[in-house]
Amino acid sequence: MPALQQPTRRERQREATYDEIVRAASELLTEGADLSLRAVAARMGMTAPALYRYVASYQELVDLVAFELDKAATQGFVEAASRYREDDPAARLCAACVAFRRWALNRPREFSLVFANPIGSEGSDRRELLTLSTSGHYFTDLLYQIWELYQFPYPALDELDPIVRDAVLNPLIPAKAEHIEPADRGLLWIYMRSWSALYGVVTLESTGHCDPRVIESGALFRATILDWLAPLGLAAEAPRLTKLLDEELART
Amino acid sequence: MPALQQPTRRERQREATYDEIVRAASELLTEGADLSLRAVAARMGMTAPALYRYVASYQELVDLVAFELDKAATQGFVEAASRYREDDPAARLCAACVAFRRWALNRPREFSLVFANPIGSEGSDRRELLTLSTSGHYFTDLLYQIWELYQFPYPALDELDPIVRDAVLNPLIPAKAEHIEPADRGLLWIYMRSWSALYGVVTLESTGHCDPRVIESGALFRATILDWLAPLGLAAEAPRLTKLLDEELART
DNA sequence: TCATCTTGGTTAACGCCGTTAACGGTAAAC
DNA sequence: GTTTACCGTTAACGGCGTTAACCAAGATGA
Repeated sequence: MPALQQPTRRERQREATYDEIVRAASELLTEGADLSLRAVAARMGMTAPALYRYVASYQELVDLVAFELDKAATQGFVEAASRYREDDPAARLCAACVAFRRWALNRPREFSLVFANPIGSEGSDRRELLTLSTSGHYFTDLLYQIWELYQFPYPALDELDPIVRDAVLNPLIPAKAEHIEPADRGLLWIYMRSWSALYGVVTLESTGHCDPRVIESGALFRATILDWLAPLGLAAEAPRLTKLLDEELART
Repeated sequence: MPALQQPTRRERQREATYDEIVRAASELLTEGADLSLRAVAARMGMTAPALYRYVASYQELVDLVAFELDKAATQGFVEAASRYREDDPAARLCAACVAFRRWALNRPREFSLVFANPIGSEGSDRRELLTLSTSGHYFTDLLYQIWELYQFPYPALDELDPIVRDAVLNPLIPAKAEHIEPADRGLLWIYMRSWSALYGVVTLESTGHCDPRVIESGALFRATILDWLAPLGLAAEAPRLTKLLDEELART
């Protein structure tokens, strides 16, 4: 019995149904309707109880589509970043941040599903995947690349709050950390801090708890990003990255 | 006909009913039940349709209780701040921020109702009150007092993005701004930026999109606040305020 | 004082929702 | 070829927001 079985017919069909569930749910959201088991089922030509063969509850459905929406959105961030050279992670990060913000502003419902959805304590097989959220991984990876290139300072392990030290040594949070040396795990603290800053402005803007004119101008977001250039060792790059950021913000 | 009529009997009764609605809704929330027209009505000994004499829709009920929850929470912030001298607005701000965070962590459902609830475009008579949210007013006021005392720098009007300039000259956002000279309205930009930072960490922590150990340690929140001392002219006060912040965070 | 109108409540009903139970057909497994 | 597991169905329950029709009583004005 080989370690990697080829998926049986049933398994393939089941996987296809999961895909269709996500597709139907995404369509509902983009159409402005709200997400419900019954609506998803109806769109698939099924009855609502049938969905219980695939998800154990409504919340699990939400978690499933949230995970997939995050994955799809991250694909968009990757594309935005890929317009810059592979050896220019700073530019790529700026582009990805702007793409993240644009997504949050254009699809506030999807954004809040993924990022404002209160996190449950535990969950199903699929739910666990959420702790390794795609976008989280991508942003940590970009940050790591920037560090490799610019060698910005980060706290040593013994400078960290002991609890935080545990957290960076054995992270629960979405972060691509396995390949970071334990001694370098202070980097994750920088990641958490910058992620918190990015998450903050974008959530503020996406939920509209902010003067609409300020959102439209992008000034708050811009200022927040610019403030983070120096801590990431990008002070010397500031003029170039500012220009780049403004161009990215100006894109339709 | 005098400008200020004393309220008629009916008006008083109506106002009392509004209070009872808010009270019933708050009770439901603190009990962990979720907010619904029917549940609120039942708790008041009424039937659901009767509530439509007071709010036009479920969303309006939510907005109403959100406004009152914000008001009540702000009362808590004021109390936390009032343990420090009136001529020490920096200490008061620190205490208020910690109180704000504590409230967000202890009552995540209420917090998300007030601060993660997507803002509607327009609304009813009562809804308009939301643009002058109590907590927003209180925090701007504290910031203004700090400025009066420490005279930290703020951008001149012509340094601001023109759109932002409009926004600070004629603010839509909760802020106690009428008493701030137009030339000094750059202060509001500082307010927006620091509010964004505070809102960011606290929302991140309250929704749980963060390693639970980091939340428990308070390190992310602490670091965010400390970063904002310098821009507010409080660099010289940093040791004192750091100590104060740690004491406040340590309070049960 | 009596007729009128407004206010604040009722009951009944509609169409959604998540969820459960009982059942059946069909494809895989032995 | 029989058995079993999977995947769908229908029926039903209780709860939700919301509307319509109705009614009692308090305020209003001739």
